[in-house]
Amino acid sequence: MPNKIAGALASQRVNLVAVVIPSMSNMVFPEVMSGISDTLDETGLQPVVGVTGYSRDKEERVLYEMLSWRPSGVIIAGLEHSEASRAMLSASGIPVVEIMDTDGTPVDSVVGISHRRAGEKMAQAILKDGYEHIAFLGTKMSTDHRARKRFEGFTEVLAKAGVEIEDREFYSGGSALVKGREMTKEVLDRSTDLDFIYYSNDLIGAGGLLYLLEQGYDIPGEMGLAGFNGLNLLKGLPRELASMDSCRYEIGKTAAEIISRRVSSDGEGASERIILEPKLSYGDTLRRH
Amino acid sequence: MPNKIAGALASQRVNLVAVVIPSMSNMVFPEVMSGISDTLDETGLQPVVGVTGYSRDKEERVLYEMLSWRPSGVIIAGLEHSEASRAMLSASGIPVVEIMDTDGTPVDSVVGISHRRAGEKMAQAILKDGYEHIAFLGTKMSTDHRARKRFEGFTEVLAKAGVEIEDREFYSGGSALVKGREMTKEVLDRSTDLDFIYYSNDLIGAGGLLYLLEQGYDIPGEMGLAGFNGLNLLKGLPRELASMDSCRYEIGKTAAEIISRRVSSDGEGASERIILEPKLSYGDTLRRH
DNA sequence: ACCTGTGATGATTGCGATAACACTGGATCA
DNA sequence: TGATCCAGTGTTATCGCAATCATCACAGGT
Repeated sequence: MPNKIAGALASQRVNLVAVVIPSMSNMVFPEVMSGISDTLDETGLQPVVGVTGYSRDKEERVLYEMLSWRPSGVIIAGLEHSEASRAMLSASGIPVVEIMDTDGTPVDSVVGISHRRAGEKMAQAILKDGYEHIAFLGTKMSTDHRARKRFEGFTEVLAKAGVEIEDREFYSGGSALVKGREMTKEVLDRSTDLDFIYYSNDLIGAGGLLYLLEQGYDIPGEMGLAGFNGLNLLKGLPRELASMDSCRYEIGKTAAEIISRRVSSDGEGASERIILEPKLSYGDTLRRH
Repeated sequence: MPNKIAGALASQRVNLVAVVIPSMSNMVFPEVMSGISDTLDETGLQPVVGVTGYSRDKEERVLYEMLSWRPSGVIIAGLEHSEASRAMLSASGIPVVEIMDTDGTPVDSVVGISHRRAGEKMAQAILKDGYEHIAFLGTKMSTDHRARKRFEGFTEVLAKAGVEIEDREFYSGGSALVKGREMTKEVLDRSTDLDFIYYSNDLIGAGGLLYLLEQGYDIPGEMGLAGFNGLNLLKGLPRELASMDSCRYEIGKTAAEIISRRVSSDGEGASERIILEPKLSYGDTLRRH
């Protein structure tokens, strides 16, 4: 068995691609990883995952650790990094693809969806379907930049139509289904005339959906619901939750393709900026006008 | 930024631990990874994940690939490997921990639960609670050795009590919740006098649970249900599914500790065999006698 | 003033492959 | 027949760092 360490040192080539993501338990990232693996498998490159736990400091450390192995490329989630991280990335001289989000300034290439746009699109759909008393339930947005951007896009479109969010609630930690139930209950106890709840992810949305069904709500007539992510894990619930596909597999696939292309062309090739279009699925919880 | 490749070559030490798992989308493995990361983070070691897609051939390739980086240790899921894989592992001279399953002969150390025992324990609980007409629904067991072992333990205990599985159904692929619904419906259409269904994982169990509730079944009176894994993702369903905790986090944690201990003692130290006890949770779908 | 031990400092070696280079021998052509 | 070329083989320099070793300065004890 040849020693790859020696080989890498001698040839100055390492067939590894660093993949830096916030968490593996988030459902979202395993799917991105599948896209990456499926593509990389055919190229002789291999992904190596680093997990940041949603912390910038840890991201910086993980990145430093991984870059010191001189990988052939980096795929990293999000556009928000520490100054030092950005500096390392651009100084590394290897192809970098930032994924998931396109609202911001990338270091090099970027593949993702615009979360602002996802929020806008959802707001448009909701308004078109005649909902007017809207609440937003989500994660604490201090670290979840993508949820924040969706929220901003969402409220902006509503504002233009003269509609304002009537209530909101944020959580962190815990089982998402349970949190979805709890937050939904709290919000409804407070704001009795709501006719729509927009959840920042499908899991809390599913919790809310189950709660509302138990309470006998007519969905989507009396109350509309939507989540985000298009998790097909949740197919099979009593009602299918309206959601917006975040193109996870495709993002991973495309990011890996960019890296692979740049590697095989020996670093030549310009930065790419690929903005995928999130697709709204109405499910059974959003009125079709 | 120092070049770790050169450093590793010079010092003959690589602070990486190879972690070989079948899939990242299985919910089970992210939790194992958390246990591993949390422990390794304090030791200067770093996990590197390889995914086998439940294929022995791919496992062999991934293992070869990873071992050729001369990691400090290997954590690998399952006890069933190709001859070549076992040979590589024992020839590598580094600490190896096989995880998840303890029913078999490990190469070196092993941490996990006995899936036979998990199946047995569930069967005992079911019998004690007076269920007698039992069906088993699960994944195709050709590749899922742990599900097979649970099934074997399960049927054996039933057999000793003179009870035989009345129906069974297997699936592969697709959304687990939907599959759980579909299989449950099919089995009930075929076998009308069932009073218990044992699912090989919580997700299909949840699908079945939702279906049965919609059909108006009295649970757990008329029909008892149990799954496997103790996914707390599913807390928040209308009823909590009976399940058996597979100690995922603890398995990861313990495996990492073994590696770390062996590494810091310079390879000294004997093989360990740690068998954790799966804990039955009754939830709301199993009668308490 | 001399020796010994201790710590700091700097030069050297070697890890195990790759890749560049030098070399050999046979084939081709003028 | 001698010159040129190419394929194949053998040799060696190189990659960047850690570990070792040699060197040296300095402190303390005799």
